[in-house]
Amino acid sequence: MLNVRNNLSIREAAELLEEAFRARNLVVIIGDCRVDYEGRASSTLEWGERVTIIKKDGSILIHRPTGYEPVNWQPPKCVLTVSLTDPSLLITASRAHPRETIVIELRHISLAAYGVLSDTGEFALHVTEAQMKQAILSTPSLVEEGFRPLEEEKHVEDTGFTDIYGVDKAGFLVVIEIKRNAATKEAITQLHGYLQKIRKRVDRPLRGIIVAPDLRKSAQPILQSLKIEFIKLAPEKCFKVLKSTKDMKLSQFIS
Amino acid sequence: MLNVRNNLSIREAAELLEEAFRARNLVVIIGDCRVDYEGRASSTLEWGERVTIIKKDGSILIHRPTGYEPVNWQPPKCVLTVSLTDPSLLITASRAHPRETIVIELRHISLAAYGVLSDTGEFALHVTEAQMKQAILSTPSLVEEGFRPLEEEKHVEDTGFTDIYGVDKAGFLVVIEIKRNAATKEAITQLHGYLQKIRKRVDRPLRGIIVAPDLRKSAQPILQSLKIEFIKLAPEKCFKVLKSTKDMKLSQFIS
DNA sequence: ACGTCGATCTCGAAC
DNA sequence: GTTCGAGGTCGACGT
Repeated sequence: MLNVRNNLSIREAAELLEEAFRARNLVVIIGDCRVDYEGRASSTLEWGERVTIIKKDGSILIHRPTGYEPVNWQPPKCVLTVSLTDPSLLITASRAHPRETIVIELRHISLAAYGVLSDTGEFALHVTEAQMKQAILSTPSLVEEGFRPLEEEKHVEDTGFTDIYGVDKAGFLVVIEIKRNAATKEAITQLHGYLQKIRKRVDRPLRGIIVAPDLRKSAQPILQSLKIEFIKLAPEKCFKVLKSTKDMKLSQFIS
Repeated sequence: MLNVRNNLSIREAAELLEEAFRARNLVVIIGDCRVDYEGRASSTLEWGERVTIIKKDGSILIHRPTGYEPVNWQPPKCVLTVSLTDPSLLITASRAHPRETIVIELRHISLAAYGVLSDTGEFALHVTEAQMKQAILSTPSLVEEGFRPLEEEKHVEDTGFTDIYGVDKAGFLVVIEIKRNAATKEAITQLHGYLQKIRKRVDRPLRGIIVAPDLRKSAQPILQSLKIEFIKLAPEKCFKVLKSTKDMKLSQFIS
């Protein structure tokens, strides 16, 4: 299902691309091109050899020989057109919101590959912040011995929500904010905001705990002065906990 | 300088990739693969046909048939290895800081293209935040009549810098923060932080001005309570000013 | 090395 | 539709 053409003429390429775009194929082009972009900003890229990927959803990526990021691109939902402007070839890709256009001018094409890729494989990202939360809910001792979560989420007026709300061994209220990366001072002030809102209504001792794999240096002072606690928890540990609890559930089915 | 191979065997591909990695070629592979990632997070991607780009700087992109973003990737400076694990082929890409690894398992390769791309063309991006700043420095009246910039950058302790620091018509100090997009409440608090730091040292009236094409609704209340001003300025206007001042300079040379 | 900030950020969810 | 926050953000710049 993949067609590959090598060192083809501009005229051939134009026909081929027209057909590929119409059939909503994926297209990979390696060749000598220049690129103009006009939209939220504008840019020009002078002649050089690059890899261009055009996808069936109308997204475009133009990659130079180095760097993770595309030098020019267009997100999905572009309208594609091809035109022959001997001795070169223009590909234009426009989208409506915001109004943006890319024009790729090709004067030599080393490779054109096009076809339909079959990709139904599932993608799973593990150990997100949500999964750290899940891990703590399933194994509250990850935070501290005797901690009991109360509700999954406690809405605090209209300004976001806390991650976990619970009670400690001594019966004190606990509000936990989870961060998957090192906690910043923004995280501290965010939690502090929640705590203050709750203190206005509830006249009981209230502990605020940041759970994160690490604490930024800049967050240390504000943590202390706001009397918020920090508990270290690595995502990897959550991953293990989740895996073992999942295995538990699985083994329950099997046995 | 571009080699293209079609429907090649796994064994052939392994040899070819080894050579290509050693020669620091750019490599484009289209084929049936699965991908494991382990690092700051971890992920698995089951079997499917994707486009993989491996660059000479050790960056990797794995693209599904839809979407702007790569499903898996690795930034530059990865160490690449190939190994034959009949009937499939493993490409591993590891980087050190942070410690992260991608393993790509290929079981069918529709296309392998590899070679050295020659790309020296200049890339120029117009109407960035830096250019808005340039425009204001060259034409301070874009902010308000009588405004005079003092220094390009005023370092505020160790926490960043203001965009422009100056004096208004009445002699009051002015601190300007430029945003290329609609100003968020983060922008307001950022500027407020600078202002507070400066007020600790300088006992003079101090105006804080956000210059941006627009103001987010959520930024309005905090803007007012922190007594920060907002001045509307479109990036396009800055671009025109820059062009005209450039033309001025050019005409001075010509005449 | 770490921290901060911009980006044609992109993406998704909530409103 | 707009607004808002998160990202394996990346990349650049300063300390």
